[in-house]
Amino acid sequence: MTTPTASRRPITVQEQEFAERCARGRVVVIDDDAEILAALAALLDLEGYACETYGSALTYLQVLNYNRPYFSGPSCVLCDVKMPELDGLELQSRLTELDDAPLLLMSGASGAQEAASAFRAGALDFLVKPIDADTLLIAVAKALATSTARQTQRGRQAELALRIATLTDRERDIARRVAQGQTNPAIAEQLGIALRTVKLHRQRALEKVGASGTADLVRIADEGNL
Amino acid sequence: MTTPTASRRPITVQEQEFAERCARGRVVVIDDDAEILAALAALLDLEGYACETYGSALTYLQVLNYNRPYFSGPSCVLCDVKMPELDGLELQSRLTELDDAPLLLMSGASGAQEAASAFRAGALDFLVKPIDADTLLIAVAKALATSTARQTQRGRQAELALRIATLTDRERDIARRVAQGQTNPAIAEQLGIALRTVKLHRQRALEKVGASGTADLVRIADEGNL
DNA sequence: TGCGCAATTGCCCCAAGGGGCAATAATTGG
DNA sequence: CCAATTATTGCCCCTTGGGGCAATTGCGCA
Repeated sequence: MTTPTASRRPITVQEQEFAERCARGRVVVIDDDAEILAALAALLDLEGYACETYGSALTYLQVLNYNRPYFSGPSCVLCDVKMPELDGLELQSRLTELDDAPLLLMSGASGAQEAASAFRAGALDFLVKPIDADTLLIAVAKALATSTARQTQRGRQAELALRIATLTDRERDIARRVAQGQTNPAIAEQLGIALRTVKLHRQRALEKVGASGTADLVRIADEGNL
Repeated sequence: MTTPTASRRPITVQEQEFAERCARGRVVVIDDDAEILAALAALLDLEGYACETYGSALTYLQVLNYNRPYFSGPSCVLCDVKMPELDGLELQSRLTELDDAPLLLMSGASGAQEAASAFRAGALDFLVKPIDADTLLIAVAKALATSTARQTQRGRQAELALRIATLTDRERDIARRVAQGQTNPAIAEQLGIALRTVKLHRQRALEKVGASGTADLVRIADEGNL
């Protein structure tokens, strides 16, 4: 751990505001039309969101690949469907792998088929240009809410997975059986080991996963795919 | 219980086939165009689904109101959006109350806006006329799968709710606390009652909800909103 | 080859869970 | 007012769960 030699200056007003925007939500806007891009960004900025703009989906994906330690707050992607290299649907699938940001697709005067495809592909909403400001903001708000929900969910999953990973095979096995409702003596018999041993592993497992009791363990086992 | 005096005849071939179709899935088709209605019904029949047709959404809703003990197998509704009295979106909301059948909306050459609205309103898919047979069948299959999933979920919920309903207030209260991981002595102290009493209620609660042990109770409590 | 970790086990002790038996209140629908 | 239901409690007994202490094995890794 090398501490940066310089810079322990006070936090600037700009940084303060930026932080607040990030907490409110980040919106990634992708459109090959610079004007639209600017207009959308302006609107979103005005609403207090942190806004990033890209001229093509590819550009964004590249940035995503480098910048892996992704954004910690809620975020969503607002993207035009008819892109040259990579269309919205393609982006959706790639996005699912890299980030779990909800996708809002938009398009100028397109048919119902396109919209339906977008939804089938997992887009959260489909906005038709010219986009009404209110409609956009509602959609964005919903997308960010979805993002928050996903992150919460994933966060819990990940946390539990981490804890469970610290268990030894034996401990995991016994924890599973306990969560299934088996008693210590029963487990001991099934595994052909001493009761005392089962107790030991059970105890260790409980403290390793941070369960305060058996009830807790059951929930952790269920939620954490033990 | 009055047993029907007559009819204990063998099951006919027609009934046999009908039963099979029902098990495969029921599709309710609603469209004001009789030709389309017939065509869709023919296709669905051919695929082995049990198919009902209605000329308007209102008609179907009326039938639904009378025929409350609804269909037991998977089912979905395939409905045209531009109806005179009741449009697809309206139907969606009413449908949610009465039945939990997934809704597939269809429309002739409409815009992306309509499709987007349909999805926002909770439609499972949006099909554009003329409808491709494969597309239709895929959508129907997906809808029926969704229906099955919902029914399974609701079924379990309902079953647990029934069991929980048999608990007395005291038993429910204590069951809740047990599910939270509190020990009998702790509960006894908090409620200001004797340990023996807590044990008794706990025991009763366990057998009433059909839990084989504490682990089971925790799951039942979580899934059944105890 | 010695150390650290994981798995095991025996002994002992105490707290908590599960239940049988019997009895007392309190509430409530007939 | 009687009977059924629900709530309570005391006593006693046995099984489980939770842990301290100490000792023994194997097994990779430095």
